[in-house]
Amino acid sequence: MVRPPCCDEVGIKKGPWTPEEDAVLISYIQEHGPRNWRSVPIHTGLMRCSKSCRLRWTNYLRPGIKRGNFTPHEEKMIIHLQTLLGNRWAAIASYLPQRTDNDIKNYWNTHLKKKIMKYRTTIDSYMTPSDTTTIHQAVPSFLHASSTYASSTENISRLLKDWMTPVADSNGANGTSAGACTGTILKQEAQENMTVGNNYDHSACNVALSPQEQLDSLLSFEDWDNSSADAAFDESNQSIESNEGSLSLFETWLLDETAEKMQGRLIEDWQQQY
DNA sequence: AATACCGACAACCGCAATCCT
DNA sequence: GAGGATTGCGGTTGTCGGTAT
Repeated sequence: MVRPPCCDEVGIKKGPWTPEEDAVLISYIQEHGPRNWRSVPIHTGLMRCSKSCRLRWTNYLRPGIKRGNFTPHEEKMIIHLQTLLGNRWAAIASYLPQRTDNDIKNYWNTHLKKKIMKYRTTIDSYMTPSDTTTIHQAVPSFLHASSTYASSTENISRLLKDWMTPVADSNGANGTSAGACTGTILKQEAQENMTVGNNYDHSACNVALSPQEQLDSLLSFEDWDNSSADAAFDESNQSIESNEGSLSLFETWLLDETAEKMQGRLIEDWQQQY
């Protein structure tokens, strides 16, 4: 393994990017496209290593990135996918095309993980040990969320006038593998989880369904659609706001028979499909 | 008002995978 | 096929702003 030489060079700047640096980077990528990162600092004069330039572009400057304000539906998806895939943030992010893996990872670490821990603790206090085991093994589906995540940083991709590409096409257009293979990744992840194995094959990206379609099928969200879920969220919000100490609707849902059926259905669908 | 503490998020680091010559 | 270069990924750390003391 050879590290990019520029990372060790004296004079390489670290820390937060300035708007001026962003503008330079954006301008260069507009002209040359998001590739050959090694040449970026050389040709732009940026005192950043190639890796830093790539990360800055990928996570913040790239067009079509949505930042902050995770919706309840997005939270649901993240939680489901994290349960299915583990900490495979890139794979998870590929199902939320407007979100970056870094953003999702941060959101998970700072919000969702704590939230789940809190709910589990609460559930534990209400349930017998055998009950909680069952619940903990189930997919910890949708959580009430009044997201406090708010970024003060504006998406500088607004600077990219007339260069926006449809989100759905951006992965392929940019030639990155992250989004292109997601269907296969999830499919194989599922297989790996069911059997034994490890490495997935990026070359086998040839699935009929779009990643979103596969996910919808996988999670059977049509039976638990956005409207009902959102309504539940609203109720949950009210419940929590009005009675902080009481059992939230989320917890109720977790313990509910209907939810139990849905969890079973989810697993069955998953097994059937893969 | 000053300081300590904490949470959120941006950025970095190291490794692995993939690409290219 | 080998080896170097490039890119992707996940874990971790650093920084900054808000809040508590």
